[in-house]
Parts: sequence; C-alpha cells; structure tokens
Amino acid sequence: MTEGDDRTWTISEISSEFGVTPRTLRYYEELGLLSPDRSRDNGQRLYSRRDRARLKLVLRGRRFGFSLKDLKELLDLYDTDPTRKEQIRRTLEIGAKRIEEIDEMIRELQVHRQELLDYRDRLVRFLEGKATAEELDLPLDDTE
Amino acid sequence: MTEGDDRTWTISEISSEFGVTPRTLRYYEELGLLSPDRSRDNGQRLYSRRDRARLKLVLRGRRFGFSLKDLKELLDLYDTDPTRKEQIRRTLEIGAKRIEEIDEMIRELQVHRQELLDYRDRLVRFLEGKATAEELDLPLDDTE
DNA sequence: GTTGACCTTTACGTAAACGTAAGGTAGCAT
DNA sequence: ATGCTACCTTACGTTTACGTAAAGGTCAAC
Repeated sequence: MTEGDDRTWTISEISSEFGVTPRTLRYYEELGLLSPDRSRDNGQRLYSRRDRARLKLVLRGRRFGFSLKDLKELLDLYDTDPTRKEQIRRTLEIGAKRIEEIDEMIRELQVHRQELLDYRDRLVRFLEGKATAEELDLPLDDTE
Repeated sequence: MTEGDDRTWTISEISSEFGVTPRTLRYYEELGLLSPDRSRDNGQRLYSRRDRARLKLVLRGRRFGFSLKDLKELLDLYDTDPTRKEQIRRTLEIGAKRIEEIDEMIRELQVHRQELLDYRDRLVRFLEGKATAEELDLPLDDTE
C-alpha cells in the first residue's frame, strides 16, 4: 500500500535543503515541532517524509510572523486522535478560526499593497510634473 | 487649504486607542519610526495625524512578521526628498520589490489556507465514515 | 590507526521587542 | 501645600529564536 515512503534524511541533508541550520532543527525538536526517529544506536536523527511536511509548514508560518508556539498549536491539530470524534470537532473549530485569521491577513495585505500602489502613482505623477510635492505624504489617517 | 489638521494626541490617548503601551510608542520613537512633537516646555510628546498614519502602518506590518527595521526602511520611503528626482526613482524601485514580496506572501497564505481547507474536508469525511484514519495525516510532502 | 567528515549534548551568548520598576517633574484639585 | 494623575528619563530584566563554541562519539577512507 504505502511503499517507498520509508525514505529518511540526515540532519545536514534537511538543513541544507531547507536553508536552515542544524541548530534550528534541533531547537524545533526541543519544542515538539519535529520528532525525527532517534532509535538508531549512534543516536543520530533520521527525518521522515512526515517531518519534512511539518518543517515546511513551520517555515512557511514563520514567514507570516506566527510564533513557534502558534505553529506548535497548529501542528497539534494534525495530531488529533482520530478515534475521539469529540476531539475532531474541536479541531474543526480551531481550524475554522485559523482560516478566518488567514483571510483577515490576506485582506490586510491587499490593503497594504493598494496603499503602496497609490503612493507609487503619486510619485510617478510627480515625476511627470502632474502633482505637487505636498501630495507626497503618507496616506492620510482616516480613522475618526 | 489644510485646516483642522493640526489636532494632536497625548501618548496615553494614542496608546489606548491603538492598543499598545506607552513604552512601545517611546521605543518606536527611539528607532525613528515615529517623531511626535517635543517642542513643549514640559517635554511632553504630542502626536499628530501623521504620527498616527505611520503607527498604523507599523502595527499592520508587524502583524505580517516584518521587523521594525524593515518597517523603518519602508517609512523612509515616504520621507523621500521630493526635489531629488533620482531618489524618487530609487524609491520606486524599492517599492516595486516590496509589492512583489507582498504578492508572494498573499500567494503563500492562499496555499496555506487551501491546505487547511483540504484537511478540514478530510476530517469531515472521516466523521461521516467516508474516510479512513490513515488519510488524516499532514498534507503529503510533494517536493522531490 | 589515524585522519576527517558528520554527528551528538551541554551550555553560554545574542539581537529584537519590548516589560518593569525607580525616581523625578508639571499641573490641577482640594 | 498636599495629594493625584499623567508625563518624563534611566536602566536593568525578559522572552523568543536561535548562534556559537567546547568537548566528545562514530564510521568510512587512506
């Protein structure tokens, strides 16, 4: 059924592939974000496909300003015990909240993007002599 | 021309309105992100409409994981000397890069959102007895 | 058998973004 | 003139997310 999915990677392979240091990977493990196999005699970490998927999620989340604690919570959602239907419902709730947060971030980013575009237009019009210097200030504060 | 725009706010007014502590506002000033009027005898800070606009930009940027240093750079874009056309061109360049970054973030957020939705669907199908527990793992690692 | 590459743990150091007193001033109310 | 409130500066403390040695184990290669 699941064949060939047992491939593993060493810490240096993972670290160079994902552009993070080994220290970072060990730190994430310390926080419970990753759990590479440690059952080898020599104590080496071996990362599975699952670890890679989790790491990807963490690195992406980090770029959005989520804390590692936030991301730990998120990863725990995926660790829901499938036999506990009540827990699954809880997971669904939290996931829904998460999606709302993401939607809000997307909206805010679009606002921010638009402001930058507007400012760019003002600069261009100024260069063309079609606008005065006074129009080159920050987007005005509209709350109130 | 610009009338009634000279209204000012105290530090506690600003801090409670924007949900940050006075310490944060003083810290931002120390970093050059804000520059409230300090010309009063008693040394009090008085925040203008311009300071509010800059603060808003900072607080929003912070939610996207931008560092205060990043945001300082961004704010400096708006402080371009309008008489230096060469500097304006430079500003336009940096602004364009910024917009690309934002577009990339939006794309990534949408991917992230979609993954959460997919996972939600799997959970729901499981609750309905239409999926097995094995399907409830993380979205599979597809790089390779 | 020793060199070198790669791994390990332990532990102290650090930059960013504030938090948190401590101690003093300005202005108004009683 | 005394208290209260809001402001100020200075300065040390704290959390997060790692960086950076230091000291040592393992294993293939020469």
